[in-house]
Amino acid sequence: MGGTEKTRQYIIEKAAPIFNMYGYEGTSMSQLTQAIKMTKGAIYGNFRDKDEIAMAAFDYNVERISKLIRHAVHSKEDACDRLVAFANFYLDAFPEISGQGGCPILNAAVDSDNARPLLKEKVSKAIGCWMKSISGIVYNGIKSKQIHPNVKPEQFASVFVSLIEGGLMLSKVTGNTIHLSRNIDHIIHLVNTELRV
Amino acid sequence: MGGTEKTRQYIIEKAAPIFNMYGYEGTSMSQLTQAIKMTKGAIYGNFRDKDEIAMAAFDYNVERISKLIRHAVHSKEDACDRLVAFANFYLDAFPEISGQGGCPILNAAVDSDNARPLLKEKVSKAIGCWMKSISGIVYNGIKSKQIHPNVKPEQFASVFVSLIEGGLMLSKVTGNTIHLSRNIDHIIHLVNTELRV
DNA sequence: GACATGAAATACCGATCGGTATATATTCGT
DNA sequence: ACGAATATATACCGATCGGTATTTCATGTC
Repeated sequence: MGGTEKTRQYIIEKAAPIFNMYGYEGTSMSQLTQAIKMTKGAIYGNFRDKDEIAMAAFDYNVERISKLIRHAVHSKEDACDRLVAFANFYLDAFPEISGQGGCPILNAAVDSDNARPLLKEKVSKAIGCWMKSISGIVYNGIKSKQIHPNVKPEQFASVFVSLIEGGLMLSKVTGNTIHLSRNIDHIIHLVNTELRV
Repeated sequence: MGGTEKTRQYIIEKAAPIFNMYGYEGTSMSQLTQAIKMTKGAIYGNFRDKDEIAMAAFDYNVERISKLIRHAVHSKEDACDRLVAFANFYLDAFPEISGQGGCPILNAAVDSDNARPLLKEKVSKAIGCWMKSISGIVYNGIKSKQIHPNVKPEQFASVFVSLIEGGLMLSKVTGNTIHLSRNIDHIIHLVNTELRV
């Protein structure tokens, strides 16, 4: 396992969209060599096996989106504004997310099931982290009296995440952003009628 | 393409859960021969290629769930009761759906993307059909004065389908039914507070 | 009971799969 | 500038992939 950290990162960067587009089984090493522009020998000098690349690619894909979200969310102060910014981010980012194969969490969730327990565990953790960031905003909003105290943060987080994932999937497969758009409208409606004090 | 219709149906029946669990690329012909208990020669005597089996398997999986839903929904008369029964069906059916690899529509949506346009088209049609059955119930409810006339049927359908698909995915990958349960609670809440007159 | 018909089983195809042993560049300390 | 170490490329491995040509078997007819 030689390899500079730089080349490892380069390989991950190039492999990540391929895995996200074609899935684990649907991505072959020869496909990767083409995208990475390195030979198999070189790649296997930096990674133990295909699995290790796929795992690193998943982490990379998740972290990439997470960074963009953090940026969008941290531009707002109010808890409700943050939730709305969080939701709107996906509408803005839809073309790029869709073009890169869809939401990596949803893809990996479906891809990993029934065959890839290690990736499944990673997905489960990533979802937990995502849900926590939503429910955390709600908790803080309640504490700072911006959100009604009887709102259940985890309940809201489940609904929020599902509307985003479901909307992304529906819009991607039908080629029509209307579904995602409707779901985000619903989230904003919820924020304004049931969360905001 | 010899083969009785009976054996074709038998093959589809056995292949359907395999494709749903492992995906198109993740399912090999040798895996299928084991599940079907027939040799490759026999299977290829009944189907042109792997694709044709996968397509038929998708149709079978969708039709199978659709039948169960129709039964659950038609047991109710009132539009709002029908929507609640529709949602609750997924909670009841979760163990079985999860055990057979998850929702076939979601799986195929992720699986087909970026590589299988014919299946993608089938998925898009199935989603359209599903959405129509939801919005149709809402339309009828409005006409029969059981649902507020200002409710937007398509908007509700997008939210409904996304909450179900998202909830199924979250609950399957985390191994915790709470997410699906919360989403269905939200649907019921919506029906009772915003739809029912 | 010989024979035609069609379905299932056997045996095999070239291609590609993930992975590795070895050879060749390249980099770097001295 | 030279040798050691490390990174990449080449060439190859057995296994498995989807698919097919051929053989065997079952069935119903006369």
